[in-house]
Amino acid sequence: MEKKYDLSTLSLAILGLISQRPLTGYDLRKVFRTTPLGHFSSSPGAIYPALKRIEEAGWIRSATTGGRTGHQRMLYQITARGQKLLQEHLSQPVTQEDIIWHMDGLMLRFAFMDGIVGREATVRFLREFASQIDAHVVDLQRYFAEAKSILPPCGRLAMENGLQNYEMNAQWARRALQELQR
Amino acid sequence: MEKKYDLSTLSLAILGLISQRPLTGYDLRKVFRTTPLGHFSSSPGAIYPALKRIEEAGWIRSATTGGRTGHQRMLYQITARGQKLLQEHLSQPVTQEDIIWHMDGLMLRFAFMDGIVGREATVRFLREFASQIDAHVVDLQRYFAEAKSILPPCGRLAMENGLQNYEMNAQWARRALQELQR
DNA sequence: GTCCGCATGTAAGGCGTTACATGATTAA
DNA sequence: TTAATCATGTAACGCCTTACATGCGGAC
Repeated sequence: MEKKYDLSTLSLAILGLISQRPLTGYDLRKVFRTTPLGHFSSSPGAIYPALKRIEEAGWIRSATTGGRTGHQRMLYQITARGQKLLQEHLSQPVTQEDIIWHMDGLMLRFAFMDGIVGREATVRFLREFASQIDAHVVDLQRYFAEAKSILPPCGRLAMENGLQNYEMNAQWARRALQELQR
Repeated sequence: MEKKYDLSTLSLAILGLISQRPLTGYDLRKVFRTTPLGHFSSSPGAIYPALKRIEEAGWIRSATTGGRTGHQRMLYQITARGQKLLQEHLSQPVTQEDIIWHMDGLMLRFAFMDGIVGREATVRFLREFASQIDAHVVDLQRYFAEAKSILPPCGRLAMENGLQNYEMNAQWARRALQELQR
């Protein structure tokens, strides 16, 4: 009787990490504190409830690694269903909405693709990623062309920053594509 | 008797827009729907409660622009206290934590600086922004140098993306600086 | 034997999300 | 007159934040 969750960004990060190797909640906190994945909370009030939810959903399984004294340590590992969900989630097509609202989620998806989805899915992702950005950049430039003259200096520069960010990401995807295909 | 809020990103966006000219909630929704500021919700369930909170905090004031039939339209304008708060908020120094966790908030701060803070504050912001990024990039590169060999391909590429993003932002800030000082 | 790091959790609060609800005005 | 758009709001829900609480283990 699992409920239907859609993965929050944090849950995806947790599930992706656990899919690489079994981890405890504390391990996860360490990762989030000490690596550039650190866009995430690392706070117990976020990690432990998330772990509980993911377990209730049936995507991970906990095994109490009690030192023989009974010191509780919950070691989580991914289940078959979790593996399947992860695979499906990472194989989703890249939409325009993803580009606009969930760029971080997209990068996270990509970061976990090794060993979960095949090379074709990875390549497809990068292609879609780049072309969806291109499409959005066209929209932005159209808007920008009109607004440029009436925007104040800082407003204009901030807009340029956004545009350049997108362009950089598209370039990155194309370079990544070349590297992967070598 | 205003409560103490710290501006959420959405509230900052709202306050910044209203500071430029009086707006209704619906106007705000339109802006968020139709401009690249659209990283924000535009949903009534976000805008209207936020407006209420900001008004309760004493930073904006509403005037009912009833068409003579009494059709309710709340037109909000910024108060003196709101103006002061905005000025102070935009003048805050740029911290390392801002760079890591609140990049979007930083860009938003910058986007609204025209007419609110002077040129010196704007220039200071950009300088701090660039140098805090530089500092963080050094950290990331140190981490990256160690991790590169053990990271799987996609993980490595995702990290590179993060790094390039930061580097691009620092470059942007330096270009912006030059433009502003001309 | 005391302090610090390991390790897990709970409680209150804030705020954004989706979905729903309501009514006025304008254009076809 | 019917539909679309203007315009404002509420309710349920999810999830993150901050702060607090608890206990084991090892090092000195």
